[in-house]
Amino acid sequence: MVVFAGQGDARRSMALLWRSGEPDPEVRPGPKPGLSVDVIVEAAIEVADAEGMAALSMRKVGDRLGRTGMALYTYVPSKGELIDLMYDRVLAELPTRYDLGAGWRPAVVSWARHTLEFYLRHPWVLQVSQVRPVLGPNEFAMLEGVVAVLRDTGLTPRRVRGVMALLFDFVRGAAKTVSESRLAPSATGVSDEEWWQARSSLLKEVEPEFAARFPMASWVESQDDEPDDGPDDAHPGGETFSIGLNVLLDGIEAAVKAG
Amino acid sequence: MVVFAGQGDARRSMALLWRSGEPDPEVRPGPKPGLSVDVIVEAAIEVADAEGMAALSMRKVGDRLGRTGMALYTYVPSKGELIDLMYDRVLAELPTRYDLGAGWRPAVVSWARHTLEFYLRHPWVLQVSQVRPVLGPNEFAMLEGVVAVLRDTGLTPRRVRGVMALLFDFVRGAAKTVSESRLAPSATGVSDEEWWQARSSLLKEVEPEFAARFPMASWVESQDDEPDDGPDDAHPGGETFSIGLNVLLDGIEAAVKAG
DNA sequence: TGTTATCTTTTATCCCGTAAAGAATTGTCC
DNA sequence: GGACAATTCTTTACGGGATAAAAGATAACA
Repeated sequence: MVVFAGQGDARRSMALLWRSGEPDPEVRPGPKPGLSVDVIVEAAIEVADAEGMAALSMRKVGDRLGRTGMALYTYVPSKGELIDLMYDRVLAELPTRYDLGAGWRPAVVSWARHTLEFYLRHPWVLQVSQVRPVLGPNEFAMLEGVVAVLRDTGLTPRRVRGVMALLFDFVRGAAKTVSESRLAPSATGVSDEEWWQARSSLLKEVEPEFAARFPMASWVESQDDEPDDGPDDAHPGGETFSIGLNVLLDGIEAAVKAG
Repeated sequence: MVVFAGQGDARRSMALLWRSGEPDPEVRPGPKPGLSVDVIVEAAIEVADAEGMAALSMRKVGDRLGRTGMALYTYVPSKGELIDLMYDRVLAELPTRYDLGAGWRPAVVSWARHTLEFYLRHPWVLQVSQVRPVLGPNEFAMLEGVVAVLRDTGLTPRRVRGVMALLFDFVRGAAKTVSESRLAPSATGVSDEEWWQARSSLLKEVEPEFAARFPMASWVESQDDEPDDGPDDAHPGGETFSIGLNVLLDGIEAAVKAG
């Protein structure tokens, strides 16, 4: 399910994100609020981190706070807005600047690693729609970091936008691959290898001529003779991620040189 | 919501995908089947194409076929398997080979365009989990095409895997951006420009110091002085897509040269 | 004519988001 | 003190989802 930004009252939504609600009058009638937007967002993030976006429900968040699900509606207009708030909150974990002392290349690598690990910490973020950015303060703050790095290449804003899209797509895609491959087997109680083994034996069963019918697929899954070039990095995403990242960096370099 | 492959009976699921069900005895007691897996999958694809994955429900597909939602369970074990079948079915639209006469570069471009347009025709495909590939015949057939092109570069299987992941992430990301930006406003009845205008005026309202607080974000959104280099392609994805694709191709070229 | 296997609907269970109404709490004003 | 109003939170209810279980309908066999 793709989750869109709250389409409710856009003004209220922005006010929540930017905390620009008029500071309430100190003294008011009625019971003291037992919750706050902050604790609700926090609890919701805990649920999503632990059980994934699909398992996030208003009732569950309410439970975690000793309330009913409906109680949340006093603080937050809808689930959509809550997700926007979760999203922006969690984005605060990302750096807003990167060291450019050694040039843009290592800075991009650092950005990519941080961002990948961020997505792996909060895989549900990958389910939040990216097109209509939530436009919260932390999203912009985080963008400051990447843009500063890419600006350093000397590329025009237009090209930087293109490269940014590419970088984000790459890191998000990689994160999705890793996080889903972590999640899926645990849901079934089957390890990743077991799953693949079972699956590939089923494949043989169902299509005995596999190698002949799909020669390319067979080739690409084969092991290279080429030895590992240096010790394999123990980073999440592994080899595929580094290969992709290097290709990307070389592509950017070409764009830079082409001026 | 990320949709996983049906974790039910994996064997039955594979049999459905590969149509390797034992051909039923011709004559059997009981009413003639009024439906078939094929018509169900077709109807489901129509629903998903028209209204998106979120709107896909068993009842709705049943309705479209003049049945209840429950009737589908005679043919398909669960919604998850149905989605797998939809996915593999629709993948048959993609080419399984590309012309390498002019070298791998234009072939990759052709692949990217075809694939982008494919995702735009069936945006719901982007919601189907990619990690645990559905492993249907058309998925493999489609892979034959890309791998053949990338093998032509002379890269090792390991590197081809890395480049493939990168290419798919890029095209999927671009498709997501385009398709969501098409979908979202129509859901609200607000055009894309209106939405952005409303949003950016709200931004000014909520953070008057925007440009000072986020100088990089402001810079990257600014117009280049640089004139368009040649006529803009009228392709979906537009400029951002071509820029990204060229960067990518240059990156691959660098990898090829580094041998 | 059963009997039996099959297709389909009905019914029911348990989830979801959230609207509406009411209960409980706590302040202000008289 | 009491009335009133504002606010928090719960209860109840609605429409929708996937799907299990049971019941109804249909068509071939003995």
